[in-house]
Amino acid sequence: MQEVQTATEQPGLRERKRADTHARIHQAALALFARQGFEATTLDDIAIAAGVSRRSLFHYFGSKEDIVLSTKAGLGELIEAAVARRPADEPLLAMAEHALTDMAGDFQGPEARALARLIHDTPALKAGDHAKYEMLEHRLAAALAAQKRLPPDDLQARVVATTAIGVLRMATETWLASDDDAGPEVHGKAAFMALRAAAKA
Amino acid sequence: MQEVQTATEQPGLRERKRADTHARIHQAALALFARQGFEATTLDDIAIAAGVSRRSLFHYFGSKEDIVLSTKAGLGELIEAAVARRPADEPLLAMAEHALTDMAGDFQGPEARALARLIHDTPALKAGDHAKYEMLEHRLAAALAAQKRLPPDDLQARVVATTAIGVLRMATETWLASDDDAGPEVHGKAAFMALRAAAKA
DNA sequence: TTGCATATTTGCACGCGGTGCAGATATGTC
DNA sequence: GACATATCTGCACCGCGTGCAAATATGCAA
Repeated sequence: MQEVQTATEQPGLRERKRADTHARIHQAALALFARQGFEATTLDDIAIAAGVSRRSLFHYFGSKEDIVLSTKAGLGELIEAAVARRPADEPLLAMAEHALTDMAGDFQGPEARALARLIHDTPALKAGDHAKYEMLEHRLAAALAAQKRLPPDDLQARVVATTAIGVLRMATETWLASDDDAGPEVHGKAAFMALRAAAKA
Repeated sequence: MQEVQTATEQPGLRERKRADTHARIHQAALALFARQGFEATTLDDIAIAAGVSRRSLFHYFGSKEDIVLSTKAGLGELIEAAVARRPADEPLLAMAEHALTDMAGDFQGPEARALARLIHDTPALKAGDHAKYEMLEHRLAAALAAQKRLPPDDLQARVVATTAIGVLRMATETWLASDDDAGPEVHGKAAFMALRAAAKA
């Protein structure tokens, strides 16, 4: 019952096995999705491939979609951290832009594109993805307001957050459609420039 | 076999019955959703209340969510029409703003609020709603580009469309949260003003 | 009116995702 | 080794959604 221990200790067999199983399910599922598509893959397929019972899948993931979408789970914290690193006197829109471009670099690997394509091509996943973006919007709005010491529901902060996340979504889509090797942040920068130009006119 | 008839003729018994049944299902479903919630209402409940078989529901609506979400179906056309009415020399952002506020007036009644709340409070509906917003984004971007004689994938048009739809979404949310009787367009106007101010800084 | 082509409705069987429950099994601890 | 606890599993069940074929209703022409 003594829980007074540091976070750097050894995880113990239980947690290690749990992490293993989690990863095994995740990996097996993504492989199957990539090969035969999301809808065509049943939970039984995944369970068998991962070596667990179908029932156990729900002890690790809330739903079939969640197996894919949980990959992006840490994004909220990343954005908040990136905002907290910005100087407080920076204008709102620039703050949002720089926080996002800072963060974008951390979140891309060789598999990112395949994952993004899977989500983009699967309506059910796309819908869930949008829900995550909305979460991001709210967290970004709150983070921006906090960093600039504005009230938490400040209208400008919310509008800027909505706009910035919209640009992020758009840049991701453009990046996915393009076949060059440029990262999403390049497209994001261009989009922000276009937005400023449009607002000036 | 002679289909050479005007559009102002009588619909015939078949189409009339079909429209009737469609409306009856829609109405019965919304009543049940309002009373006991979306998830707690089964398709059997709706079928019985509407006096049809469960199987027939799918001849009128693609899915359970669709019964609710199809209410907003005509929005795309409304937006395109509103954009087409704007002067071609109007700046992009103003064009989007005015098109949306023009349209907003047409799309609110006493039930609009209840419907919006149902969607807002039901995760499954909210996800589907976001998908519709994305459709709107693309149609708005294309309409703006066409009206200003830009290429269909023009970056500025897309960014402005994404931003404007984001503002629309935000304004709807604010309107839903507020208890005053002001229409959504008031909140939309304020949001656009805040956006311009933020972009100027 | 009768008869025929076509559209609509219905019932049935089935697959799949998701949940509650209870027993079996594994882990951590004394 | 014994006990408390966390995890895994199988089972039964519900609800949404679909394919199919039979039954029913409508439109139309003779």
